Amino acid sequence: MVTRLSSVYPELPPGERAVVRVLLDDYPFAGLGSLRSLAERAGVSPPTASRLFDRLGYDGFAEFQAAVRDGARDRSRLHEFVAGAPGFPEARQAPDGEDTALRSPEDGGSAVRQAAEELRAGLDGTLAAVPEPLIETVATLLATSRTVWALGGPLSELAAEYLVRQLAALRPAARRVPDTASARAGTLLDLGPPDLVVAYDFRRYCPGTSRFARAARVRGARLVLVTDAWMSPLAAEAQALIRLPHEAAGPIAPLAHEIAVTELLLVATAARLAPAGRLADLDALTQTL
Amino acid sequence: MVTRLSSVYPELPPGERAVVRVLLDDYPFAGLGSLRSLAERAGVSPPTASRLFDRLGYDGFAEFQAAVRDGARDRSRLHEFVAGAPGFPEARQAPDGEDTALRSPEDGGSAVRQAAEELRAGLDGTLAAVPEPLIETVATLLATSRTVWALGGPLSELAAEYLVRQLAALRPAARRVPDTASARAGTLLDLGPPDLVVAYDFRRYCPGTSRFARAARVRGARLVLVTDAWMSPLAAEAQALIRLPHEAAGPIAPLAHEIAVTELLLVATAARLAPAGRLADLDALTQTL
DNA sequence: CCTCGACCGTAACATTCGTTTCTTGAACAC
DNA sequence: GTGTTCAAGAAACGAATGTTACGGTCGAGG
Repeated sequence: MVTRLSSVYPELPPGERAVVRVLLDDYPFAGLGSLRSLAERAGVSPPTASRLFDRLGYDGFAEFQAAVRDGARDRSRLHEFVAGAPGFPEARQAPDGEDTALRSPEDGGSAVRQAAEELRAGLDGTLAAVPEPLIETVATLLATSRTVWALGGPLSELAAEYLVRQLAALRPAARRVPDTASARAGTLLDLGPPDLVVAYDFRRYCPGTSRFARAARVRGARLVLVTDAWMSPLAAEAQALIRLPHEAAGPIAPLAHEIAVTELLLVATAARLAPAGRLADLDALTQTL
Repeated sequence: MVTRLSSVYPELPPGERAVVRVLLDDYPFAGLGSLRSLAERAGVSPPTASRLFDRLGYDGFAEFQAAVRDGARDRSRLHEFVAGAPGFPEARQAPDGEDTALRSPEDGGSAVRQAAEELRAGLDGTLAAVPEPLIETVATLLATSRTVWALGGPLSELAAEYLVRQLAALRPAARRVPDTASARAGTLLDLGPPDLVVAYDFRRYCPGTSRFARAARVRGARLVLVTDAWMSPLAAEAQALIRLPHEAAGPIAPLAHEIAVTELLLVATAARLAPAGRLADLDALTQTL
């Protein structure tokens, strides 16, 4: 997009040049507002700006704006920011017609090193993005609920298992939700308001996770949801909702993120269940297990 | 902005929660379009979305949008100076706007923040400390061995299970070592030089892990060891040894570290088994699982 | 049972938007 | 000097926007 604008710049009338200048000067945000404000900043009339997008081949300003939005979205997802090139991150690319946004970012570094960096950045983001009060809320639920039931999809269930095993060292009645439908039905029978269901519900993975969580919710159980998106219809019913930013997903699957936040939950829960010293006890305990 | 939205989320009516969910799920771009498209994505009516911004204290959607735009602008500026921080810088700086309840100075909350910081630093250290050639070596073993057997202690077995599940999507013959002694004996019978054993052997946890690994080694199988110390007598016999510095251990147990390096191993293995495109296939596969 | 308050959608409103049409003005060729 | 061409603003129009007002619905409390 930036290269595109730069390359057509010379063959543009003066008025439209001014618009492109403003566009590049504050990219991509200048293109995300209204056409009128853009025209005003450029010192031209709205029709002049409109004609520019016409000439660029877009079918109206709306289409151009969508292209800018998607471009910015892709770039921020790929972490494609180029340090030291403010405003012109793509200026070093070959001046081909359309920018090739899908090229692998940051060449030179090997794939593994790159994956490690991505994973590290993702974990940083996750740990920073989960609000502390939310952790505290969930920890209270984990500490005070009658029975804690955990479940997850085919991969996330490992995080659920981890939670249950560690939680069992802190308090009684921490269980995995069974896998079979009949056993789940039996579990549901005894579920009630004092109980808590922790669902690692990653939309892409879960077939029956949502169903169980919803059924538990209907029966009055409280619900904590750990998910990578908020599209799930469960989101509206959850007492607490921990969102792992999906732009911070690891190279393969975000299980590392799930485990990391689970550890945070466990720390907070431990502090709640034992005001002093028990954390060390827990450590000693797990060491001798 | 993100923290602001996350923190007010719990005290919002269901409809406005849905809007916040969409907002955070595709931040900041979901907030840069029109209010109507935002409302449609959230499955609510425009007035409901409008009321949200009213409640947040903004004087209309336009003002909120301007705040989002400025926030995004600031963030992308920050990226040019803070290298390797594509995540959420605002989570560390003073809260935007008039964030009130989030800055609880010195109560139980800061313990969580401290634990998160500890965990983050530990993961950083782990990912930086594992040498890249070592990852490559292990990846080659994972890609070329006849059968891959994984095992671990009571907690680390979750990492072993994760490795097996993901590896099964990349190649055949990826198995867990059984738990019972008799089944392990049967497994040992067929083990030979073309096979590989991956042991997550944390000395503090393992009773039988070392024994199995040593027995497998005697029968000629190759051995990859993931451990937190170098004292293990197995260390000398392992083809590859990945050491997770235990001074970088998480607050409770270093499982997050094990999962993280496992993901790295998987990425490297995937690259080795499929020069092009198969990673995307794997992603698609795991999504439909 | 009723009432009250909340939450939310429908409908109507004024506003603002992007675009089209028309006109002006300047630059250039002959 | 005249005719042509192109850039660009003015005005006008229709579409879409954000907001307000009103009514309906559901659940809690008397």
